[in-house]
Amino acid sequence: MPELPEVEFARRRLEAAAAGRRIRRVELFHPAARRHLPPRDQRALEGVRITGVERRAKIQLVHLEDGTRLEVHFRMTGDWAFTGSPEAAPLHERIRFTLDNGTRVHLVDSRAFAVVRRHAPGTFVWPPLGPEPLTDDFTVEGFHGVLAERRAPIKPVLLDQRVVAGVGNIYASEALWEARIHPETPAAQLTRARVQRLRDAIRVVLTSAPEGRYYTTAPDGGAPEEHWRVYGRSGETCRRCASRIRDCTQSGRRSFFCPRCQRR
DNA sequence: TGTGCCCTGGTA
DNA sequence: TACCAGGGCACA
Repeated sequence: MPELPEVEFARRRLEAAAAGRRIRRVELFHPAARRHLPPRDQRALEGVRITGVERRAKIQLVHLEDGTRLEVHFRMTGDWAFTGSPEAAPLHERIRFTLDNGTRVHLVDSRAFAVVRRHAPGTFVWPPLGPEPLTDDFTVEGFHGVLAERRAPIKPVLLDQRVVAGVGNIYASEALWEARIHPETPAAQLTRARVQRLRDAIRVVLTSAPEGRYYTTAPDGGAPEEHWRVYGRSGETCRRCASRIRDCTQSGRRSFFCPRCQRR
């Protein structure tokens, strides 16, 4: 599942391939794609030059020369693939942008949850988003202040993009393990010291995330799933204290934690 | 605050 | 064959 590091990686690849290029043709291959990008919007994109690609949280925003913005959210399984015209299209292709140099940019998305939407010039507004976790805007004071107003358990609060932008289900569990905080701890009950630990832990797990598509490689060269400390490891031993990792469901999402070294 | 929905590949 | 996973949103 693409989270912030993967989306940033995707943004850089898209910008490298498409900035300065004109969109020659847009093709849609799935009804879900047509729902968000109706034929009129599809046609309006053709012939327009891409000037750059921006990112906030897990949203990529493609800037077009005429002021149009193309909003892209990969959701669960989306990603970019790039080919030249004689090559076969990738599996699960949902949208294809053919550029004026012949490069084909494919939105591949096995579950077809990804959203690509056109915004006419001057109409795009960012949704309410918290600070980017890897910037100086993500301060302990600000984070502590926001959490102090939330009585809900910390794990689902971390998934709220208004609290901190770009943390998803995997890294929320990973960061709480790193910070030794139980996922069911009410957010408002966290002391400043624990909030600081959590902020630092979010930065650690995001910066040590395996870079690439769908975690095809882990930083240590091992299988990608071996990179996670708790995510998906129910029943296995905690790497810190050797207790059994447990899981629970919070707001419909799986959480993984060590019942011994993650305290409420 | 919780639930269901959108989807489909992978697994039990 | 049934069920699960998950981001974000609508809805109760």
